[in-house]
Amino acid sequence: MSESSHKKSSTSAADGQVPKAVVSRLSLYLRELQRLMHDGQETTSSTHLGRLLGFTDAQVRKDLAYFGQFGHPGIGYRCHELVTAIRRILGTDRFWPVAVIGLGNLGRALLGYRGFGHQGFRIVAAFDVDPAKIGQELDGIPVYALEHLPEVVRRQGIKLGLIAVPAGIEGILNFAPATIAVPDGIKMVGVDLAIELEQLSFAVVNRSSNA
Amino acid sequence: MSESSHKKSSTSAADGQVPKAVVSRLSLYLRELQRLMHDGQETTSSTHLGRLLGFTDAQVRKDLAYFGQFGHPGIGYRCHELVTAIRRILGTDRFWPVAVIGLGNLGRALLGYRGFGHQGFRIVAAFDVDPAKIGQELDGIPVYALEHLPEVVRRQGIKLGLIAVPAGIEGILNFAPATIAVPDGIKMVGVDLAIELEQLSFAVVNRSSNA
DNA sequence: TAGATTGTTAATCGATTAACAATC
DNA sequence: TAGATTGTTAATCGATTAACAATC
Repeated sequence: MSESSHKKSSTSAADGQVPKAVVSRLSLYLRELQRLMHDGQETTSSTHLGRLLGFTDAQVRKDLAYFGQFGHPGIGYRCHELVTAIRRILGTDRFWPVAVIGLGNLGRALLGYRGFGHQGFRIVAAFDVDPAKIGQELDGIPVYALEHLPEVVRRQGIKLGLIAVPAGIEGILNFAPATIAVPDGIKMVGVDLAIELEQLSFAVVNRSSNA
Repeated sequence: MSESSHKKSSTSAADGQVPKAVVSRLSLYLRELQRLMHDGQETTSSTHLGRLLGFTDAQVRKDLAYFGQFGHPGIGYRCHELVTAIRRILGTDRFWPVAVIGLGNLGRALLGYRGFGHQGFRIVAAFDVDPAKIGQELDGIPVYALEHLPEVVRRQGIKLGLIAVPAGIEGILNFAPATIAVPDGIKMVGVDLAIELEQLSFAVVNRSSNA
């Protein structure tokens, strides 16, 4: 709804309203494509990608169609091309500086995790109220006094935060571990922090639409 | 489809196929009801409950109707009654002994969290390969050698596990923090460990249906 | 009784899938 | 060219909502 010169691929904001479910599948496509690339695969198809994730080929194509045209009839999708496109859509084509607030067990555990750095997120600052921690570096990440949060956040352009303070009415601050492997006969429910952050990144980038 | 004497409330397995979305809303109803009870509320209605969670009254009633009849026309739902019913449905009317596998930062953080004990889960055993940890107690929880896992799991009747080993192709083992509070103008994506465990508990209890 | 609220059936809405012309 | 595969429109399926008789 506002295309002009450059073809019809509006890799941007998704001009309508994109269902949440579609956005979360985007993260799954991205993972799978990265895995395929890692295995040396140059191209894939909606059928292949769908089969890997348990979706129909039609759904894969439909999902992607919300954002533009990324495929090549008769050929399929070039992995690298599609990865680039999806990262742009999710907003992870840039690096997101992330702040961790609270350095209990939970917060420290998060600092230790660099894994999701591969997906475009980097923890650049941590905040706590404990004077013993303030001014230190933990896992190479500077710890600031909580009251400096606004200032540091502004200065470093931080847009995403991981609140790791054990608080809340229920007294629960919750963490859900997940494995990618599928152990046999065992029910598994899990969450992938990078996926959550991607959803968040998308939501922030498209803030107008989702209020 | 196998009712006999005791009325029509089949608080059990959900005789058909219950949509995943319904089960996850059940967890939300439960939280809200517990909060209401905590505030001294004796009863509530589908309209009230729905409004608190942003659902329609019809949806609340429909969701509950999957499992039986818990309301009282003209009156609404008695909080305590409905809490009991939902816990039974989710399988958290009993205590679930839980094992944590892997005692890195992540695993240790999980041991520290007793919050979800209120929801019917208790971490009773931890496993690691580090000889320095094996045989110790961390946060009151005994640490066993990984190779004793099958034995301990059997002996203690453990059915749920939190795999907190930093592994997997992506090198990511993922944790997602969540707060219950809704900070202003900020996008938030989060997960509640107790909710995840409830979903898992439901899945295990109704294993036949969800394969 | 009148007012409130349930459980449930029918109507609506949205998301998934099937089918196919267009393209490489 | 023949085979493969896209993007997209139409058909199907499922989930949400509206409406209402039954009940307290």
